[in-house]
Amino acid sequence: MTRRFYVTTPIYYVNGAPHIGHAYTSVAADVMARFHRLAGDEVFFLTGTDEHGQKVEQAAVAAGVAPKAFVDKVAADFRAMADAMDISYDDFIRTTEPRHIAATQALWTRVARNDAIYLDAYEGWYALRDECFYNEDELVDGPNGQKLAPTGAPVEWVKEPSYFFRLSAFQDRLLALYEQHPEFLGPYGTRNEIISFVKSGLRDLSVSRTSFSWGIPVPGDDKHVMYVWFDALANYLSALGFPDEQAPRMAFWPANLHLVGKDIARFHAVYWPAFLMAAGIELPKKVFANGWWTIEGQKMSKSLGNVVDPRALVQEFGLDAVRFFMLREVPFGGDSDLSRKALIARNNIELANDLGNLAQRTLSLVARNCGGIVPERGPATEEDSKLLAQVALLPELLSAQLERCALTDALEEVWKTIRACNAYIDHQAPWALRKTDPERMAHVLRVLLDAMRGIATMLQPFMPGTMGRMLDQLGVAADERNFAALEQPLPGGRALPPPQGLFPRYVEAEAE
RNA sequence: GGCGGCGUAGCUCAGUGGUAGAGCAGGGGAAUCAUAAUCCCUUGGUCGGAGGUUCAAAUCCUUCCGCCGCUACCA
Repeated sequence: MTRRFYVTTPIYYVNGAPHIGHAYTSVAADVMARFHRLAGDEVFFLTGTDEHGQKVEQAAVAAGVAPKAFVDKVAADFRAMADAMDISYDDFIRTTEPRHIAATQALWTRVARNDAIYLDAYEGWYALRDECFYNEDELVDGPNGQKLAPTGAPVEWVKEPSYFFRLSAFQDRLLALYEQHPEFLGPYGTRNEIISFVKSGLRDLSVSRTSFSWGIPVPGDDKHVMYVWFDALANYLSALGFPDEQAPRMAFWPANLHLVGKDIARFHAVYWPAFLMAAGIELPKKVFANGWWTIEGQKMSKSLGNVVDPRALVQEFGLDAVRFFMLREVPFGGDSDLSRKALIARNNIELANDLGNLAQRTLSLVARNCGGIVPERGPATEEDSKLLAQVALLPELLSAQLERCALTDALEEVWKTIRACNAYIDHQAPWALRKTDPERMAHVLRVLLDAMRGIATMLQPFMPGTMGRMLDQLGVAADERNFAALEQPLPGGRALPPPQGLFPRYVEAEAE
């Protein structure tokens, strides 16, 4: 039976340019998608852009262009970044596409039909000049005791007609969801925060606006556009062809994993399941929130001018070194720091020294002493069996780690094995066996080739380009690179191409 | 203020009742196939402070100190 796996990134808000945080979530989702493909699952991997809302409208005005022209440009940039990072998305959805608009209106209609949406009025402190509402506690006192927005704009108490979603009615069902399915929401800290938030009491949610028009019209009431989160969250369904239950992709619902940044965990873990409950639609299996990146120890912000475009890093260090660094450095669900020093250290120690050099030393021994031909397997010694058993365990170990979104721990498992290979080659010393026992030397090298094939196969989701080249050098054919193929040893006698370095060491230019 | 998380070797972190761990960094040694990479051994911690429960606590409880997050519709 083929299992289906549906994984999503958030759809990124086109308010600003793509940065390392977006790239990180996308790369993590990409690893999940690629891993499941190699495991033989049928995969659908969705990413895209969130293009409605007042902020986008304002940004377009500020840029002096029509909203559509504005979002076309920024969405294209997000897509270009996904391509630059080698994100293997199956579809890229934009919330301004007709298919999304139709699906979102259908979802709204279904929720409304189940009596979970009603018309009332949204009240609050409104600043005409800023065209937005402020919370009571954000206001400051002006000279005449007048209330002012933090921007200094005068505010007035206004009522605006708005549709509301009966979020309050779903409190108990949401708490039951978190309780009965502890795996639904992670990591642990985020889960606690969300539960505590829901327990503190939910108010109904305003889900439409009349104060701007850059959004999806509410079905049957064109004066309103939908609140951006109703619009945005619906993308996970609209890309599947919702509401057409017969659409081929609808079989991927419910989603297996929504990967999100921790700032939007609440929208995915509270509002989204509530919308779906209201619509009578099955819930996603898991929402997992990742942390933030700091840059050289500092928070990333426009005002500090330290916003990192991952493409600049790729330019300098290479795509796979950057992908590897992001996945290796971030502790499970936590925040992480991006520093030049750390990136270079990971690249040089783990990629160049541990893995790249292992491949290079093994392959050049095969090239020189075995005529570049894959030796037959020989009788296995205890050490041989031990190493190969460790490799054989990797698919199972990584599968378990990815199940809990522990990408860092998954890589650690592989690196333990890589270190074991380096220990093995030193202890067996094939360069010495060359003179004393050439047959055993060939067997040792064969063990290493098999071990490296397993390692490279497992690392493909993390570093697709470089591991592809490593498998080329190991003589592994294109259809022999999935997890199931590992059961079948390569036939001996295959000719290998001349070895070439995989990961160059990075040497920082000396500052005088 | 309320709720929650974190505080373990120089650094990044793992470890939720049973004689303190990994990687990196530091020190010593071996090897020389290899991208001067690798391998072996090793220095180093009163597990934030104090008190308590227990035969036994980094691990449970109390309290204090420090850092961080959440506390809703502005992605």
